[in-house]
Amino acid sequence: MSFAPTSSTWAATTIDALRGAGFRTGGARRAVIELLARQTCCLSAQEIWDGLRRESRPVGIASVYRVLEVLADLKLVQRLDVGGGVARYEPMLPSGDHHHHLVCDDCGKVEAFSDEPLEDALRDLGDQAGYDVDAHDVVLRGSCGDCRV
Amino acid sequence: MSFAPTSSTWAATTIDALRGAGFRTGGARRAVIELLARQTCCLSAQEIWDGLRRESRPVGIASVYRVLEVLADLKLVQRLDVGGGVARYEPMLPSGDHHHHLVCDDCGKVEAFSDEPLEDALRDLGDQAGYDVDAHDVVLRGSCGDCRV
DNA sequence: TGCGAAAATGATAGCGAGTCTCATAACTGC
DNA sequence: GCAGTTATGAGACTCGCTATCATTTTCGCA
Repeated sequence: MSFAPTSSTWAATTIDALRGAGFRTGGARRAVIELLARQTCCLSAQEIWDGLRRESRPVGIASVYRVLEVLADLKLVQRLDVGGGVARYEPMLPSGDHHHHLVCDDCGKVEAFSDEPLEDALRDLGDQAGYDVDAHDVVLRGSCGDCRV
Repeated sequence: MSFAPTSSTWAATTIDALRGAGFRTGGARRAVIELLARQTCCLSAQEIWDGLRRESRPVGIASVYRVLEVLADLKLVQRLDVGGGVARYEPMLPSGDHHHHLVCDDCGKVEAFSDEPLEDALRDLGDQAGYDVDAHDVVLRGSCGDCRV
């Protein structure tokens, strides 16, 4: 169980990828990307909006969603649902490394984990089913060590 | 890859479990349970509401959500997110058998699959992380055979 | 460096899933 | 049957997210 936190190069890579795809780079886009680059796990759009506002870099909520949509389409961020009707987003590293999530139903905490055998099993399954799988989410729910006491 | 469809005994078991937990059995509750029992894969609350309406068994949308909430709390149905901001529900069989989902991002189709090695891997992971896991969702996204042509 | 076309941004209205409230209807034990 | 309690349904409401559109910003090009 391990996960290398997002390096600061992700921001640069992402902005390059956007320009390569013909997008211009406005302030909102850069602000969202730079905030995401500093995170180690998933954030909701609201959390991103709050974070930017707290750093005195206010951005329209619509822009936050737009940036996230573009980034998700280009597979530069992963969008995932951990329940509660709120989508969460996190950087996708160019290395292809990624992780999945443990969600505590009691306190709402979200933790990351990664596991290579699990990835292998998932890859095989997609092939087997005739699907061209380009993303997979694994969410384990339960009570974390703290809440179970 | 296999999945035994929900048997009609699930409805009876579920109603018994509700009564055992001190709930009464009104018409809406029974209608939702009986409709769910006939499904082989997950349904959204709206689809359940539409289905009941189509069988001339109209039920308030609030009741549908209430029934689903109670059933999910008692672990008689599994609630899962396959994206799109809509929760889906499906019966949890007493045998403990369950399955996961392949979602086609193009046509929205949802298919079920199950895989024992995957279950083992997930069980091990939960233990390893110190979590008391009581549910897990695995969602593979991509293009299905039909859409990829 | 300055211009203009085209894209990005932000405020706000709109949409839809899901929840809350409360008066009414139905169930259950007696 | 009756009374007490629970379930139900209509509709108002919340909130995450999207669509719209006027304004601002970016960037190729002279």
